[in-house]
Amino acid sequence: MSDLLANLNSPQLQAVTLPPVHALILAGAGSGKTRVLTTRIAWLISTSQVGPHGVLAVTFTNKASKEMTARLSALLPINTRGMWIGTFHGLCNRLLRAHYREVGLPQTFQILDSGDQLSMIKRLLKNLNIDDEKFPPRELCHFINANKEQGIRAAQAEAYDNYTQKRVELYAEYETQCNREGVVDFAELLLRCYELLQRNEPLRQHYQERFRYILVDEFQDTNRLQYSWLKLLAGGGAKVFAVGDDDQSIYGFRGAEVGNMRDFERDYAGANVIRLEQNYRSHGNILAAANALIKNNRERLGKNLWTDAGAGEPIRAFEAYSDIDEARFVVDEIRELVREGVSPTQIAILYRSNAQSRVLEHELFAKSVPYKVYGGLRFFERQEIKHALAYLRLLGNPDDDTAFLRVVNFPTRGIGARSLENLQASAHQMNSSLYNAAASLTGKSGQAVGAFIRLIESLRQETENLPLPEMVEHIVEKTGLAQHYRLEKEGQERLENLDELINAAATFVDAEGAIGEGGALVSFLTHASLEAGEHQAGEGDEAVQLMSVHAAKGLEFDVVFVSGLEQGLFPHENSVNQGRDGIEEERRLMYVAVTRARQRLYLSCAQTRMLHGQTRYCVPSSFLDEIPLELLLKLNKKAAPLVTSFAGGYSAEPAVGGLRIGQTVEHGKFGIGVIVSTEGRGADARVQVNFSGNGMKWLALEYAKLTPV
DNA sequence: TGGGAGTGCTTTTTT
DNA sequence: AGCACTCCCA
Repeated sequence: MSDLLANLNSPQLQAVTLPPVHALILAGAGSGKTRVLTTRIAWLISTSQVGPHGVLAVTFTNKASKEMTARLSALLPINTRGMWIGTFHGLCNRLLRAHYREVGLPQTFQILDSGDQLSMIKRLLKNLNIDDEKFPPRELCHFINANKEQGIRAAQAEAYDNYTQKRVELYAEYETQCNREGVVDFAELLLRCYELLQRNEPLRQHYQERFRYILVDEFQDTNRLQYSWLKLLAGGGAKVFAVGDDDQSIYGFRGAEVGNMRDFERDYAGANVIRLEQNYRSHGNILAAANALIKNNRERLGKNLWTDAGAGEPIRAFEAYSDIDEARFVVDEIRELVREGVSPTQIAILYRSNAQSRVLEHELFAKSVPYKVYGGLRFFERQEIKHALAYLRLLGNPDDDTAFLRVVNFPTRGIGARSLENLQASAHQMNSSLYNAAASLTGKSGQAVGAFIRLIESLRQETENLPLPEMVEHIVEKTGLAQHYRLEKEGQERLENLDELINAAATFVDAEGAIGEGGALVSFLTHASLEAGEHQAGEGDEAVQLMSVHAAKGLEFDVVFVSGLEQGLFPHENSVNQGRDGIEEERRLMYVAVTRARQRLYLSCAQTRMLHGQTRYCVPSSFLDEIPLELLLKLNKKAAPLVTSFAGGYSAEPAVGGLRIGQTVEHGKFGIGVIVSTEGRGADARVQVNFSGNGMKWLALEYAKLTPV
């Protein structure tokens, strides 16, 4: 036990050994957050304050939950298997499977991933003859998810205008369709679970009494529904231990509410608030930069990171002529670092948007520097894998229209758009699934569809008693999927992925051993939806790591390059347009980027950048101005700025006449350009624009017609 | 049915 | 620029 608590600093120790009380742990970057969380659980169990049975630990990602489980088994001589440690979605899935009857779901209910959800919505719009220009599927999808994440059903959604009224109706249609097919989307897992606990008192009491200690990781990322879910489960006297960092909340755009941290103190009376402010990761200058940045945000819970590691190296800043020039600089520095003995795996290049990786990759490739890009297409989202899974889904649940449509004519078997239209019409009429309606189709197309149904039926019989991996193999072969990719020019990789799917099934069966409700197939399909396959890529051997800043959260490297620090890119234009909240989230993102570095941090920007096929003239990011000059070492050899360096406080509100510095505008005669500076107000306002092709021009706003691009 | 041409979009991302 | 999606013709 003394082992367990050894080497904890005083606030860490205090947090770990808190008596049974609610607690909010404000854990700064690199302050040992995960360690505190796992040690707290281990301490509670090893001092017999609670059994493994009475602990509920929630994370956001599978990676985090796996890490927690692994650390826990290292700390405690217990089997962590039966413990309730998992992601919000994973745990809700577990509850719903256990009580599928009470929530009105088939035992074998399937989980729609975002892609499935979107295609379902598109299909719905088509069937209802709705103009998808007026109701863009993506927007509708977001509308539905946002409502669910607030705990709002279609029946409760308020509509202030006709447009929203229609969207609410479509939301209702979507709900109906999901129920008819027996499928749930990600948000539905949570909402349905929440409603179950709310409605069913004996069940609620059962779980409330069972979980005595509830621990939440990355609390700043919880949305409203998740917060309510936790509150409901804690309603029976359980103690909640929430760990988070409001300064690292970077998922507001998908519904995370930092406000939950504030509400926590209100809703959990007498909650202990403990700050973990000692950083064990970064050198002093890096932390100083991070602190200087983040103090520009308002509405913080307040926290100042410190380290006793010493100031370390200055932060290196570089302003390149172009994105290509920037890439060249980054890669040259990396080569030098590697020559000096730094491991490439300890070097990361971060960027705001994934599209930026292209130039960097190009340069890395040209100079033969091994690299690994994170954040591409994930395994279970590849088309060939989704095809194979769709066949499997159809075996498990013929009513799954999404799966049906995905493979009914893939590989092609003469079932064209026409036949499918007929089929969908009759399914709609019969109020049944496509699979069911297929029997009623007559004529030539009926035959083709009939053949498909017979294929599925015979596959079901043939695979009934096969172990999962063989079942997958059988499907891949007998449906013609494998043959199709064998004949395709570029099909080799896809074939390999299908083989990998068979392996994945074998691994899954080995690892899982006992299979939960509904058998191996359903468990495997659930696994595929809930864990789309970690970012791809194994531990890159000796490769430089490339990823978006979002993807870097939670990671750390000896050397970090933050590239593309330009106004409009980082902070991103779209966020800047969202006002103060937007810019503050961008700043937190910058804070996350900076705090990834242990020893050396590079910040770079470019004066011109190819974006959307056009050269854009850029102004250095306002975030660069927020870092004290004395921390910076400017590496530019020659100073010949195309654009005068950004001076004067940037403000989120428009500068003059609705135009801002850094904004791209179009002029009738001079074409596209970037606003470099402004002067005067009202009728006297003038802006200086750097036109691509026509150079720098001063224009009076009263006369020149500039339209934002 | 399937491929080629034309069109439009493009921040971040987990589950 | 690059990709996904649609449309139209062989």
